[in-house]
Amino acid sequence: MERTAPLAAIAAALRRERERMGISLAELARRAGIAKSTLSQLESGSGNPSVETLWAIAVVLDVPFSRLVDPVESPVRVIRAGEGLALASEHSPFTGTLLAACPPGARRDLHVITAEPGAAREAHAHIPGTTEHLLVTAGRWRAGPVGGEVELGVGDYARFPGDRPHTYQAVVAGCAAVLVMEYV
Amino acid sequence: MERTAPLAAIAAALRRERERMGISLAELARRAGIAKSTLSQLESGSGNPSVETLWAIAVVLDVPFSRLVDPVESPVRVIRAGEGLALASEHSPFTGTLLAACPPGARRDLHVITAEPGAAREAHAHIPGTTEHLLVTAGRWRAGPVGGEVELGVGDYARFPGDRPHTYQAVVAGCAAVLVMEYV
DNA sequence: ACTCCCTGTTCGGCTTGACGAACGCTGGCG
DNA sequence: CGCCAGCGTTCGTCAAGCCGAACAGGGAGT
Repeated sequence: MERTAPLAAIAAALRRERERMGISLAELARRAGIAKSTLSQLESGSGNPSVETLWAIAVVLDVPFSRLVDPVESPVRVIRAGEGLALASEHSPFTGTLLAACPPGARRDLHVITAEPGAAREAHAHIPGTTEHLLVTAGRWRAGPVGGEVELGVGDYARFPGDRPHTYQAVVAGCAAVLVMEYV
Repeated sequence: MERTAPLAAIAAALRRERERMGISLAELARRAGIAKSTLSQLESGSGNPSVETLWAIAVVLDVPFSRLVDPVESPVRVIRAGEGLALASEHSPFTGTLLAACPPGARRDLHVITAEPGAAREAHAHIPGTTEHLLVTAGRWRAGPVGGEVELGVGDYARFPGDRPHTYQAVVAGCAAVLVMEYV
């Protein structure tokens, strides 16, 4: 259990999450309905925010409360040999395939996305170190980094860097996919 | 997403955790180094505590901060296809739905699994803190913790604790799903 | 150059939370 | 019964958080 001073952790988390969203301090304060002076003091580590204040910020940042208060501990994890990964079906009609093991310290947010044919969605580059995973659940997609797009059918999986410009495009109607955003 | 007023949740969590520990309000206030009047107002729901105050209480109660602020969500969470707040982008035919934000320090391994009707796959409990996310891509599944299984169709999403016995079962032929194993 | 807008930071004020001291209450014990 | 100890609540007082304004710095456009 981490029992360090929470104020510094909050300050760091606040700035980290805000920059992840790519908005300014003033903009975040505006959306959260708090004075930017308050937010400035919080990010500078001086200050002892109230729950309401933090909550308003968490809502705008669209992160659970705990991500702001619980410090990100660098997880030193040990996976013993033979653990888990090769999930072959023993004596049941199951198969398991590991697509991508999670690198240490990474965060993966799960989304489902849908799209209809039309203009491609141009996603600008996210923060460095971002990786995107796409697993198509319906339709056909054409996605990937600009210049290196691939076409994917149902069940296909692709991963590509998210810190460079990339696109998503529906080839047929009714496209859906699981999108995993991985941050370092 | 839980976006309810946090004060009531905090009030309830405080009282719950305190009674779990079996100490009185005055005793908790004494150990935490805060005035019992403050604690009284907090447990009554009136008040907007500062982080330092809550932190002191959390330390004494020996619970992570998030347990006080994040309301206890039902262990099995289901988001049906099309449900959830979809963030539609303005001028493109895209929607994105955040299924589960990644808690700090967690690792998420991505799998695809397939199954055919037959005996349910009985998965024994994984290490404590494990959470499983399931998003059905084909067929119909019946999965979840033993005694709390839910039936899921294409596009449905469910999360449930993986550190308790749970099952996966294919209801129809040709079942497939994305399985995300989340470790703390 | 100037202007405009936005960034993030420092100041007075006003509101509000935290404190300590009372309060009423209950239960144990002589 | 009286007495005391502990409980949880409700008051005033003081400090601290929050706010708004005013501040300096940085680009972009004229």
